[in-house]
Amino acid sequence: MAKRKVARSPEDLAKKRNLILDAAMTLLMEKGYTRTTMSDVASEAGIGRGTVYWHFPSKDDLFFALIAREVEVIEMAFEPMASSPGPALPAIDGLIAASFAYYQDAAPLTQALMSIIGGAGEEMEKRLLALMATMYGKYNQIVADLLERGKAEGTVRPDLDSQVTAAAIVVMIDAMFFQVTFGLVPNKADRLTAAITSLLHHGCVQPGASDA
Amino acid sequence: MAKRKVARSPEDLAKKRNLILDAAMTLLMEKGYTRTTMSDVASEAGIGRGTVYWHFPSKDDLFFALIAREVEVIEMAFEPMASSPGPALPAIDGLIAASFAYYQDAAPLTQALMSIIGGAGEEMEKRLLALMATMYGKYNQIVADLLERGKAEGTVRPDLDSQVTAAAIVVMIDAMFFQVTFGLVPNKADRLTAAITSLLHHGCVQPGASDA
Amino acid sequence: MAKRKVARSPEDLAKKRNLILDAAMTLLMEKGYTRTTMSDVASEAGIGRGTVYWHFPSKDDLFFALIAREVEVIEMAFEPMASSPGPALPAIDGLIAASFAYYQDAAPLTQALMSIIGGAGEEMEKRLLALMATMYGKYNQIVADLLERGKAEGTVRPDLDSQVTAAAIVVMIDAMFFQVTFGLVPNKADRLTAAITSLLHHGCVQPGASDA
Amino acid sequence: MAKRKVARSPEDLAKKRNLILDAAMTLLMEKGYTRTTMSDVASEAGIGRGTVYWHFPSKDDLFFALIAREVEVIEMAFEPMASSPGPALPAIDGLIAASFAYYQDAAPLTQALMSIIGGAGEEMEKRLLALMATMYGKYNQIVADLLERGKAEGTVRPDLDSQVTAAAIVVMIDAMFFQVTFGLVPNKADRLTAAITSLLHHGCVQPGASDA
DNA sequence: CATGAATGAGAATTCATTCAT
DNA sequence: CATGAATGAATTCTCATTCAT
Repeated sequence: MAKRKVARSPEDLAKKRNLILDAAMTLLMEKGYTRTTMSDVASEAGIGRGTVYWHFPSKDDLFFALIAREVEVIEMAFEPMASSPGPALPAIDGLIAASFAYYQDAAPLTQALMSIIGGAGEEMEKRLLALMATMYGKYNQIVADLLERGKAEGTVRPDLDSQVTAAAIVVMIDAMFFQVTFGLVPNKADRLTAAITSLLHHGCVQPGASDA
Repeated sequence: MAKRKVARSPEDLAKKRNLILDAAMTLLMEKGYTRTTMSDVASEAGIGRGTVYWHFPSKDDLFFALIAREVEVIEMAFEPMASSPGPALPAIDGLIAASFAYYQDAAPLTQALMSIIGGAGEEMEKRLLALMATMYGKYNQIVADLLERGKAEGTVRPDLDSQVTAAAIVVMIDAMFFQVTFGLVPNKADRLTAAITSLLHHGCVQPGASDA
Repeated sequence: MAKRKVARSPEDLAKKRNLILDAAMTLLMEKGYTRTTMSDVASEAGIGRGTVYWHFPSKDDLFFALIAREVEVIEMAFEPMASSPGPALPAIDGLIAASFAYYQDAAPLTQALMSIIGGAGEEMEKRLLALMATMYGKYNQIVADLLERGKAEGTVRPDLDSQVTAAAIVVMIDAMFFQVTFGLVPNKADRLTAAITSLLHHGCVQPGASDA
Repeated sequence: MAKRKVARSPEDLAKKRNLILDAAMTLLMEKGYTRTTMSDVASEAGIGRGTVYWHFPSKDDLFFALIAREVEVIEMAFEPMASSPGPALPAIDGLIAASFAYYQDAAPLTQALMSIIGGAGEEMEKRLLALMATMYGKYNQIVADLLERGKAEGTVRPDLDSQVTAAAIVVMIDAMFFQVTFGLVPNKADRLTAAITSLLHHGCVQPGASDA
């Protein structure tokens, strides 16, 4: 029997917390929320069942912490772009490129979320939807602000519905992983970035052609 | 003792099958797959627990049938558009408009699917992902074909990556319900349709502005 | 594997309910509430674990039903005595005699109750204390009424505190089982009845001796 | 980092032991044995979980020590009365009065005991029942001896069954707290004492009335 | 065909106890 | 000595599924 390691310092504690969260994330991606049991998490983390409960009071708390950590990582990565000083369009392009790069080696947040919502209880669903709404709200706003800035710069069409357009852009970036998951589009960040950027810039209508 | 209703004719059979599927759909939208029990379905349908099992051998079979029925409805509604003889762009616009109209009063298929995947077993997940891949594949193809037709017509920019662009368009339409769910964009089909159509037609770049 | 019996008629249902309650009572007396698991109850009753839950939604519900059934039995046995038309003192004597006879071959209600209270949750404790208070209240009242009747007849000392005296008599009858449990007094109904009756009738003071 | 208190002298040790026992007693009265966890005790005592185990090897040991301490307190309070030289009846009256006074501001021993028995394991139950039997045996004997002394003095009826009568008196005093708990009799020591004393002295029969 | 009682595998959670620090 | 992180046995309860009636 292996000697048990006891975390004493706050760093050790945080390390073990993250160990558990990593194990949970792995299993969440592999089997989804419902089929991932707390026993599975403990095994995956190489610790005892009770230990998981020492660090997280309940399965819901564990998985909420998981999502919260993921959200934090994403926000730390993307929020700076909002306040970048340059012109609007390259900033949006940067967001798109960064997103696809992120999805290529990171766990898709949305997939994780969807797996939990509907599997967990009503209370948890509400907490998660609130978190999700907040996060998407921020993103929408970042993009909407960039579009408004672009209008002021004269680089963005002034007749766009900024709010809905921003939502559409965010959604498109975020939801492309579905198609990747189904193998319908290649998981090539550069090809995805190029195609999406081109579409969002100029649309699909050939200039000069009579519009619908 | 009340006489039990006994379904004898094929129509009665189909009617009861649909009664059960309707009940399951209601509960699926309300509580998600995991929290919907076979007992719940029986109660909601106003029949006995065992009867559900007479019509569907297992929970997975029931919910797979549910999704299959939904897919069929959608395909019956949208497939004709693919083979419509007119110009490409108005056909795509029609798809977009029809989709948002559909989401406004029908149960979002994707939401239902996400609820089941991750809640059900591995086998079921595979069957559903295959179904989903097939359906999205068809849609992608429809849109990709329309884009190709547009290129031939000269109304669509010839440099577009048809495959990825088609995927992006489909995804955007399909995933906007997330944003609607979170209350981040209004559930107004016409406003959504207008904004998305405009974006997809001409992009967000002001013509004449130097591109990024 | 034994063929499973399925209870269809209301009588069968009640019979199985009682089968479970009997099993639970046996174990409760043997091991107490906390050490009696729902698995134990199922085994003792010779049925499946889930079946217990079909008939009783929770462990607390099962044990509350147990106590309620016991209270009902006792009330059916003793309540008639309250309304007997004869003189008061023999009626009280009859109560005492009947109680000790009851304890000799029936499960002591109080012991069962004490075992559950403190073992079960707070909610359950409240429900049981309320039930207990109601039952003891009735008994106290029966005895207090008999004492009042005796005063009117001239057979009971008019200076007695009827309320507290009644409580004391009820308590004495009920709590003697403690002493029986400890083997400190013999479990002989007639000897107990004679001694208690004598004490309650005339007290322990030798008539003519100067009181304290 | 705060300095840890380290108990070195025997007095400190005893002090900490009592600190833990006090905490346990508080919780025992509040929540009962089963719902009181060792963590609760540690928190209530303001010390670490492990420290409780340093002073008491197990939960059972802790709670047995608790009861033993309580018994000791009671015995120290009541035993002198047994050997008091005066007449028998006032001595019994003194016991009754002292008991009700004790219950008014001390934790009822019996209630604590009942909470533990049935919650703890079989071994513990046996130990406690033995302790209880011993203690009740002593009490019974004290009262029985006093009754015998009264008979010799001519102040107590010679035909009483001393053993059972003593048991009845002890039980009555001890179990009245049930009725107090249920709010069925007032928690007034003097009223209880007066009524019980009167009943035990002269019974409830009006002298001169024909006995049942 | 229809029903609902019966079943048991499995999941979350609790908590007494141990032991590295 | 003191601490609290770690552990896993044990328990309650759920629910898909079966099957006697």
